[in-house]
Amino acid sequence: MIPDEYDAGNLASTLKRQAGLTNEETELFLSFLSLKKLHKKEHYLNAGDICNAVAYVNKGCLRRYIIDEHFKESILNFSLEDYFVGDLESLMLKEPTVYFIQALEDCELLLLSRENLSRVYDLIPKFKEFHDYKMKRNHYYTIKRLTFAKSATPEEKYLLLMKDQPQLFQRIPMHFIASYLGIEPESLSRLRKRLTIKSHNS
Amino acid sequence: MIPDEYDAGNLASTLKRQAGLTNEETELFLSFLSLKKLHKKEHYLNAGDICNAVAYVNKGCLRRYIIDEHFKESILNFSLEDYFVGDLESLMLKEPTVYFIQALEDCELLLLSRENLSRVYDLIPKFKEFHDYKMKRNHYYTIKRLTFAKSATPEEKYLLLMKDQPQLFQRIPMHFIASYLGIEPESLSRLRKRLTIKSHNS
DNA sequence: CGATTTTTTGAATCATATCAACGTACGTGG
DNA sequence: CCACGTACGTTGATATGATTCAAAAAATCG
Repeated sequence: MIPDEYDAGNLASTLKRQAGLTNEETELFLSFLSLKKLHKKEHYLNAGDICNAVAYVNKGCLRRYIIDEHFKESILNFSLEDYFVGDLESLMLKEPTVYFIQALEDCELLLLSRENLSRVYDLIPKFKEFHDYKMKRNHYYTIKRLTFAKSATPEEKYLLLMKDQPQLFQRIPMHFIASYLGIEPESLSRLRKRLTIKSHNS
Repeated sequence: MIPDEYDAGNLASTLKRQAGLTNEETELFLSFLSLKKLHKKEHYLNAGDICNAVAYVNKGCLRRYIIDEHFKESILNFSLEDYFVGDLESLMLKEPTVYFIQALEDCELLLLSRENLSRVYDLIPKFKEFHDYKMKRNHYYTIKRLTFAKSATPEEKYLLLMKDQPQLFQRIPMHFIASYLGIEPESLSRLRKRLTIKSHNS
């Protein structure tokens, strides 16, 4: 399955390979980026903030979550190296976001601010085309994933996550996975036990 | 809450009011539409089809659903008069859709084909602007709604639907509502009973 | 090493699913 | 226009799966 948000290879190489930028354009693009480091548990975005940049995950792992009416967290997705994070709705419309985005490890993000994004749009039309396409794709993908979440059991969701982002399971505590699946950590523990028994028997 | 898909008032009046079209532009726009009638239970779209038009619901009520791995239907949303239905992903990318869209009553749809949509885009730039904005809004709304679905209880989803589309409850069988909520008809029956008791006590 | 966090386990409880049966409404053809 | 058949909604009994609360075991970090 397609990664969450819109994806990119190593940023420079993706820009060349996928967006078809020249070396010069890629250099120009990179010159608009700034580096942001986050400590584990630090938030990149809080509900109520206005998101002012697109962030490329150069190193680390983050979670996006909401806090619902009953003050419970619900994780919507994880972002690993080579993903983009942020809230495009907030970025585009300059509205406060409803999401929290938190580092689950020490992270290195490459930021492209709203202003620089529009500069790059003007300077490198190929990038605008590429980015628009990626955003569209990403929207459709997000909808598909949430649609799947509606009809799938926790076990099915667990197995899909295993397939999509296996690295995750080596890097973050299980209770985050549970929150993503929409179940309690105790239930995930039991689900995992059932699955290992199943796989032993086969 | 915002209606599902992107919304419109009565089509002509919305085009004037919301998109700011002149009377002439509106006439021109309407000349690109064709009428499609559907009998109750007839499908407008089946999974595997390529969606070739944007459809405005002039009269009637439809449901969009998927069939999951276990051959179970799951309703994603209902569309009443003044909504648009179709699959934008399939329309834009000419890819087979994963959705079924079925008339729950006899329906009257106004179709704008892919070709006519792009003609109208060229002829009436104000419409393109309006439509792009609406599509963007609609994407964000769809994501919010699915996100809510993830953390809400069936009761919360029921009450929200009551608030958003109360007409629905007079027009379609309850088992469709149950499918939308992700529960069985029996459970919906019991949920409704609980709610009437609650409201009597207050 | 000790302290904290994470994972596992157990027992009781709760919500929904499932299966079966029944009553009701509806519309369709005779 | 009525009667019959199908579709719909409700109810009961039971099963299933997740939650909740409590506690212990295991892993991780400073």
